[in-house]
Amino acid sequence: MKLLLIHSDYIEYEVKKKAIKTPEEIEKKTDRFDEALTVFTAIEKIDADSSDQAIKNAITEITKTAEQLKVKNIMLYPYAHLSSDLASPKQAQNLLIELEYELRQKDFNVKRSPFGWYKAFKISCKGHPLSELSKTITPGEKDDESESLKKERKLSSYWHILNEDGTLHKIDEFDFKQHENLRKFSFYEKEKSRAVKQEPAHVKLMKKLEIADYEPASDAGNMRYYPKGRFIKKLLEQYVTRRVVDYGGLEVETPIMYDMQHPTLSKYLQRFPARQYQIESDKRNFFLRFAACFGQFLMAHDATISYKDLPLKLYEMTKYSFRREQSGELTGLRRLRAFTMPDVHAMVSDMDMAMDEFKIRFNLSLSVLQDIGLDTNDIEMALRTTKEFYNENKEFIVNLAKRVGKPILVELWDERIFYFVLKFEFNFVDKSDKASALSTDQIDIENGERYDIQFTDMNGEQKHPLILHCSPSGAIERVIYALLEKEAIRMSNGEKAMLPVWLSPTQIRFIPLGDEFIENCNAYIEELQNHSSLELIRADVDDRDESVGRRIRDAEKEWIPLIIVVGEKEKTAGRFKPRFRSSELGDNNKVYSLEELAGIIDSYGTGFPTEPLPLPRLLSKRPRFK
RNA sequence: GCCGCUGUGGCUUAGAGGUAUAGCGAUUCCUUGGUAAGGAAUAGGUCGUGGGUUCAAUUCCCACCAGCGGCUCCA
Repeated sequence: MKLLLIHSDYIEYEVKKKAIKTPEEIEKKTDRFDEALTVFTAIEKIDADSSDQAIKNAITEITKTAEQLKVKNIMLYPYAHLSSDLASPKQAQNLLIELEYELRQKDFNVKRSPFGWYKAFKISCKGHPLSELSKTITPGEKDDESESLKKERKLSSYWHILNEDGTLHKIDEFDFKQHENLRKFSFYEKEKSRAVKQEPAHVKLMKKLEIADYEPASDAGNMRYYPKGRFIKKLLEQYVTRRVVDYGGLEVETPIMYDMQHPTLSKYLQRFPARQYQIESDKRNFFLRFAACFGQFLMAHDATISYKDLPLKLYEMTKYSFRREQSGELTGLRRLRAFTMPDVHAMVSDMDMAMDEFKIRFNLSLSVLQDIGLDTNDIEMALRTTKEFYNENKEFIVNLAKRVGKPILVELWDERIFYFVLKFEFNFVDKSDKASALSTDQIDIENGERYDIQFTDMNGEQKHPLILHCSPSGAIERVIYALLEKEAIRMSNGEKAMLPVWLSPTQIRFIPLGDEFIENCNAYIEELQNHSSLELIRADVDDRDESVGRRIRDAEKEWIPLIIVVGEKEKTAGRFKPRFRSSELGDNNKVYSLEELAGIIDSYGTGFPTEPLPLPRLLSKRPRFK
């Protein structure tokens, strides 16, 4: 729906002749309204499809404006020329009548000019800034069904802590003494308000380290990534993809936008409305995907699948998934509107296979996070299921808790409300005590049927599979957020922050004491590479005309794991005394050969992807992005 | 999305109804240095955007945008 709102001294019209075959019957030929908000209105095709919502949203907009302007009089004026995608005249007329009725209910004085006529009109616009406004209304905001689902879920949801010894405690009776983060996480999940007021630590870091930043020219929640950020993101993407492929995931690529009218998808959208970006293209409406589900399910629907192919695992690193989160919910890299999400689905024949697969993916997720640098100390596990499922599979669930080696949060429902029966999440608790989900997996028992995905079983019968939805690491941006927040916490404890060596854009920095040593540094880098079993070791040279102290300080601020000053001494001896950022890496008082240094980098990099330096090797040739 | 706070050169910031302060960074020059800031000079600002009030607005008012906090949300 398109609206043109004009705050007018007066509006008057005179009906001339028919504009369509069967126009509305007219009571008055002319009419006039003083001190009125004139609402020129064009009803569009999409409004007709979900008219209730369109009306509701239009009322909200009109009411808001009328209240701002403090007007009580509203003239509804059909004006087809505002849109090129009109609803049928009949639909439009009905909607206008409804709109009129609803506005009356809100205590406005409403007049409506007749539909389907050419009319002469005079209007006097007040001309102040708010006096002319145009609005586009799209239907499909809040959906009552999902609203009630949510309420229902809250009412029938029970919170517990499951100890790794298998005992289940009510959340209020559990002793959180040794489990401070679990307490924070549980509180965050179950309660609402938080007392702490703190800016997210990672936002400052992501800018300072030239990883990512807000992009004012885009929509909120769409970030820019500087070379170092793109680099870190790229390595994480590669690593997670590699792990999923090793697990058996078949990597595919699917479109990022889908037709809103597609029969299967529109049903799915009904359940989760109003959280998508929408795109209008040539009179069709598309939404941007919020996960990889659609593409993979549609692909599976068209595939010929035998029970022998199961479990069938389809995988995509979605770049991007889009969710139009409420503006107030967006923060840094923690919650975005466009994000990179590994999404691997597994189609399985029955619940037994689903549970076996669930366990495998649970271990995969745990291992992926661990390798990235987030171990069980950094995460809190949540498990959500129905009471019935829990009681029938207690041992299975307790074993999961045992695997993480500490108590977990359990949410139990009286009845299944969502499309899944069982779900786990690994959550990260940040410096501000906020919790965010990273890895997750779910057993979905609805969508195999909804998407009509079929496999042929042993007896030659067609069956719908169960589907597991897993993101082994969670959104890549969120992984970076967690790594930065973790380091922020360490810094506040007086420790030095550092990224894992395999993720560090620069692993070794050489600081030559004079220009004459730059060549030596280059030679050292080559030699390091020759000693290394890795495809690439990332070393650079700070050749800037700055003092040594200054260059060391800058390297430290960049969190570079190894810093090596090169002068006459090193040139002669061929041995080095690096500054190790962490004592785990090496001893600051010892002298190392290049071979030994290469060995250190190797020990942290083996099994991980490598990529070249994201910036020129010489610091003097690097721009500053921040 | 709602409520509240904030918005000054690339960054951090001072300030006030009469077009603005400093540090860092950048540039140039000096310094050629041994493990967390060597020195000097120069350039750089539509004071978030659009309106309004006023002789005059970056400062006051309104709207919008963005960030932050809280609510909500997190399929």
